[in-house]
Amino acid sequence: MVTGHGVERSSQLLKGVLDMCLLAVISEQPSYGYEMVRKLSSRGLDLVSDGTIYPVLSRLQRGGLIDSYLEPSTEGPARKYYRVTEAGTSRLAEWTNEWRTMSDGVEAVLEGANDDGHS
Amino acid sequence: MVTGHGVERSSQLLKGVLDMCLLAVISEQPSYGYEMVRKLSSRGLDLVSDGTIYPVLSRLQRGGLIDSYLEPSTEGPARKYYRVTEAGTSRLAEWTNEWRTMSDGVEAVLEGANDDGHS
DNA sequence: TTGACTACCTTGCATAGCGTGTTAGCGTGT
DNA sequence: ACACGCTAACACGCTATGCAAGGTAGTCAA
Repeated sequence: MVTGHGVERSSQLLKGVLDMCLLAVISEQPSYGYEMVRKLSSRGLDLVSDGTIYPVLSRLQRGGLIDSYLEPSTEGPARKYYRVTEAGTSRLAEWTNEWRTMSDGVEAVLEGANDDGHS
Repeated sequence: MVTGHGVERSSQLLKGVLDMCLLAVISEQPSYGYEMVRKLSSRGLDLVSDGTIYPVLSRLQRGGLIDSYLEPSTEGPARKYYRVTEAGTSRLAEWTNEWRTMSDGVEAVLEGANDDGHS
């Protein structure tokens, strides 16, 4: 598109953070994809489509950071619960550190822009 | 690489934030590409290559958020300084808000993971 | 049986950062 | 003079990743 920013801003901001967030949600308590989407959006992280997270979950599992098991449900098809592995726990800690470092850097840049002199 | 992520984490985290950061840097004080890279990395945002930011600057300029002018230099070729426009200033404010909202959401998710019990 | 809801997964697409390489102005050492 | 190195901007192909849309399938109620 010539005119547009194309995708919404929030989508762009999610990039590179989604996998960490999913890992965090799972780490809090084992969960399944369909539920994670709702959990995230209830915390202000809007995912329009659930299709987005399944590839991420596969990637996390392939990387040995999470682990899955099926659980039958009376409300529909079996739920595929994901549970964090030990590797996942420590990876989450690393990612969290990197995220905070970056986040602080961004804040520093942002504040420099507002607060010219930075007394 | 064990997992085969390929690109470094910090790069991924930068996605969707770089343009905002550049806008913030320019907003603080008119600057040119070569210098911005150093400014950002001095604040903890590591850009490996300067080649990354030029497309972003073009995009920002095309969007009318910044404005450029050439300034001769005794140290090399002319510098292309960028300066923020009014549209850019208000856009930066919007982006900053969206960034903080997202950032808070991520923090909420992250804290939920650390603080397991917390019903 | 149909329809609604739950739930998972696949595929094609667009965005955007990475790495590398190119062009070019300027100063210095030989 | 000329090669070299630094400053500076920019183009190009690659890849990662999120989005949208669609498909499969199980359960329950009308």
